[in-house]
Amino acid sequence: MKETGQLTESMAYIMAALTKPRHGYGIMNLIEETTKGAVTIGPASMYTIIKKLLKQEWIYLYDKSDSRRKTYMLTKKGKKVLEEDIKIRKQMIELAETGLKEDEE
Amino acid sequence: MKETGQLTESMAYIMAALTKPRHGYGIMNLIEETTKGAVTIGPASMYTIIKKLLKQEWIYLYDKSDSRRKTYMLTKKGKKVLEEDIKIRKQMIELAETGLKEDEE
DNA sequence: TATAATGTATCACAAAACGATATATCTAAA
DNA sequence: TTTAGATATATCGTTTTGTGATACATTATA
Repeated sequence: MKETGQLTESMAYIMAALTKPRHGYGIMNLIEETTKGAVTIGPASMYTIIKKLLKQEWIYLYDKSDSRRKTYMLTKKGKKVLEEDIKIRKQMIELAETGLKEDEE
Repeated sequence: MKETGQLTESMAYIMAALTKPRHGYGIMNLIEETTKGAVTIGPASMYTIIKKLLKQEWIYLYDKSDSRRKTYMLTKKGKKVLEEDIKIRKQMIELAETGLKEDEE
């Protein structure tokens, strides 16, 4: 699938989590919790994607003072990209729900 | 990313379109239109994924009477899978929107 | 002081998506 | 009436993305 906005699904999940400062491990847990275990992103995906998001300047290193935890957060640019992406995702959901609802009648 | 529901993003888009009977080419156009060109699924992805969805019995061949067009539609099983998937996607959107909104304040 | 949980990181492989291309049919108009 | 563009399905080979396995260091707890 090609999205002019460029966000893959995993990227979108991670960026959704990074509307607040969080660290990799925390994001993994957050996603698992909020989806009740339906979606999991393992460490390999997590840190690979964080690297990509940093390169794109959609997130930045928010705090590294902790010896273990590196917290990240969305940049302004990243916020815009995420907002655009969500618009598209909502359209898709609307398409599905309209079809599913009409079917019940 | 691992989803117990198994739906990739492209699968979800195509299944969303197949809440009504449609054929491959039509789905491609529909997705492009509903996302105003932000998302495009080309023929390679389209027919590869249709094959997979048939194999999973999430869609079925609805009508092949037309010499050119093969129309497909969601099976009951497919409908359930899509519904579950949408629930998860909504949670993700909520997570993002909550974070983005709080930030504006 | 072990051992479980927390936390980051990478490598090698598998899965998914896609560009390019092929082929056929239908439609409109030159 | 033929030809060019739009419609429609299909696959091959490659690229991109995601992940299982693994490693390793730190912190908490039992």
